Amino acid sequence: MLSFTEENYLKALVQLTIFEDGKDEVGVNKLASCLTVKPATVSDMVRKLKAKSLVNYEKYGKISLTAVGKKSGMMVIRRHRLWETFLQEKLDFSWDEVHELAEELEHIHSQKLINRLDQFLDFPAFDPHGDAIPNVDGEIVIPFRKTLSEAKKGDVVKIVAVKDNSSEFLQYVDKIGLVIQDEMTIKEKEEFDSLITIKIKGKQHVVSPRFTDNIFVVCAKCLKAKDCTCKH
Amino acid sequence: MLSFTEENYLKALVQLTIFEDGKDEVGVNKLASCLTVKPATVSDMVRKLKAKSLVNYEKYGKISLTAVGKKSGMMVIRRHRLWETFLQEKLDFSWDEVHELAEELEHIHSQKLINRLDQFLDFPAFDPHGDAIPNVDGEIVIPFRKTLSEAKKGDVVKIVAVKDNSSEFLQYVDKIGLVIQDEMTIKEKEEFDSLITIKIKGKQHVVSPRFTDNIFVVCAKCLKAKDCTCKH
DNA sequence: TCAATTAGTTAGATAAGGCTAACTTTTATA
DNA sequence: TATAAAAGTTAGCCTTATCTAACTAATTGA
Repeated sequence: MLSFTEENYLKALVQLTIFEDGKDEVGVNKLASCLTVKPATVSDMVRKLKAKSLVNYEKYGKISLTAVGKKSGMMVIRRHRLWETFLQEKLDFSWDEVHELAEELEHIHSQKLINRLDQFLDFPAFDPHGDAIPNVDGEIVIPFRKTLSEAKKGDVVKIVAVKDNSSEFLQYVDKIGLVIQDEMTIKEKEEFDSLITIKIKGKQHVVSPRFTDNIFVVCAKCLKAKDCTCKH
Repeated sequence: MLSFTEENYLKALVQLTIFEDGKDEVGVNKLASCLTVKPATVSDMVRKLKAKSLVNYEKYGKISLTAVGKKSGMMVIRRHRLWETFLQEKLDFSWDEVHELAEELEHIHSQKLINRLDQFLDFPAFDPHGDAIPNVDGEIVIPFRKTLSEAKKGDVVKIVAVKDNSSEFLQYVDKIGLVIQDEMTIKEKEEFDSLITIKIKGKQHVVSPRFTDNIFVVCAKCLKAKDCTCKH
C-alpha cells in the first residue's frame, strides 16, 4: 500500500502532467515547488517511486508516470473530489473550505468506501470547483475549456471550473459574485497590462491575470465541448 | 497538533482507564499489548506524552491521563464513533465493517467537520455497537450496564452494546441473530465451564465466555440505568 | 526474606521523509 | 563556444516511531 507521501507525489505528478496540456513529463524543481519540499528531497523520493515502477525516470532526466502510477494518482484525485463534493452537498461547507479537508480525507484507502460515497452522492460528474471526477477505473474526460485570459473582447463565455482551489482565490470569486455555470461578457481587454473588464449579472468588474488565468470557461455559443472548433 | 500515533496512545488510555471501571491508571505492558507495540516503545513514548502534559507518569510507575490528555483521547473516540455511525446509517456498511474504516477516519482533525457530521447524523447518542458518543466537549455518560456473563439464570436482559468490535466477533453475533436492543432470557448457566444457554426470538443458543464477556446488557426490568440498584 | 518472576528501562539500530551544503550536469546566452 | 546560470544529485544529518537485546526495579511467594 502506498504511503500518504507517495500518494501526494503521484497526485502532484498527475496535476503537472496529465492535467497540464502539452506536457507529459516534469522536472525535479517543478515537482518540488508543487509539493513545497526541496529538490533534494524529490530527487531521493523519485528514485524510490521508480523502484516501485510508479514513475519513469533517469538521472538528470524528466519525470513521468507509468500506467500504474497514473492510475494510483488518479484514484487519489477521485477520492479528493468525491470528498469535496460530499462536504459541500451534504455537510454544507462552502467551496473555499472543502479543499483543505479533502487533502486529509483523500488518503483514506478503502475502495469500497469511496465507491459507496460515489453512490451516496448519486455519481457526480464534477466536484464543487467544476473539475471532472475520475471514474472507478481512474479514467477521466477532461472537457474542452480555456482560461478566461484566452477569451477575446465581445466573447460571451460560461465559467465551468476554477484552476486555483485556495480559499483566498475562491473567496475573491465569491466576492465578485461568480458561480459555476454563470455566463459573462468580455467588455474590454487591455493588451498592455492584460486587465479584462467583464460583465456578470449586469455588473462590471475589472480583473487581472491573477484572476483570469485561474478561471476556466467555454464559449457560450459552442457548448458541445468536443465539437468546438471555434476560435472564441 | 497531535500525531496519528499520539492520538492512538491517548485513545487506548481512555479505553483502558476511563472506560474500564475501577481503574484510572494502567501499566506500560498493558498499554503496549493494547497498541500491539513493544513495552520499550511505550516506555519511550510515554515520556514524550508526559513532556506534553498529556499523561501523568513517573519512572516505574503507572500511567494516567491528565485532563487535557483525557479530552484529546475522548475527541478521538467521538470522531471514531460518529464516523462509524455515518458509515452504517448513510453508506449502508454492516456493523462488522465500520470499525476498521473508522480507525482511519478518526484522525481527520477538523472540529468543524466532526460537528457538521454530528448534525448531519442528527446528533446520535450511540454508535452502531451501542457505545455512547462523547459530546462536543468530550464528555460522555456511560450508562449502567453489565456483561452477559454477570447475568443469572432466569434473568431477562436487553443487549445494549458489544465490547469487542472485531469483525469476527460481530459476525458471530449476527449469526446468532442478535441485534442491539433485543431481549433474551438466560435459560441455563453452567458454573463449571461458564457456558450459558440463552433464548433469543424463540431460539436457544449455548454460548461461551468468549461471547458473554463481550456483550453488554441491562436487566429488562430496570431499564432506567441510573436508578438501577437491582442485582440482576 | 530472598530468589524468581514479572514489569519496566536504556542503548543502539532501522526506515521513512525531510533538511542543508557542497558538488555535478545541463542549458542558455553573450 | 565558453561560461554563467539553472537544474539536479549526493552526502551527511535530523526527527518520529518502531524494534531487539541487555539491563534494572518491583513484586510475589516459598
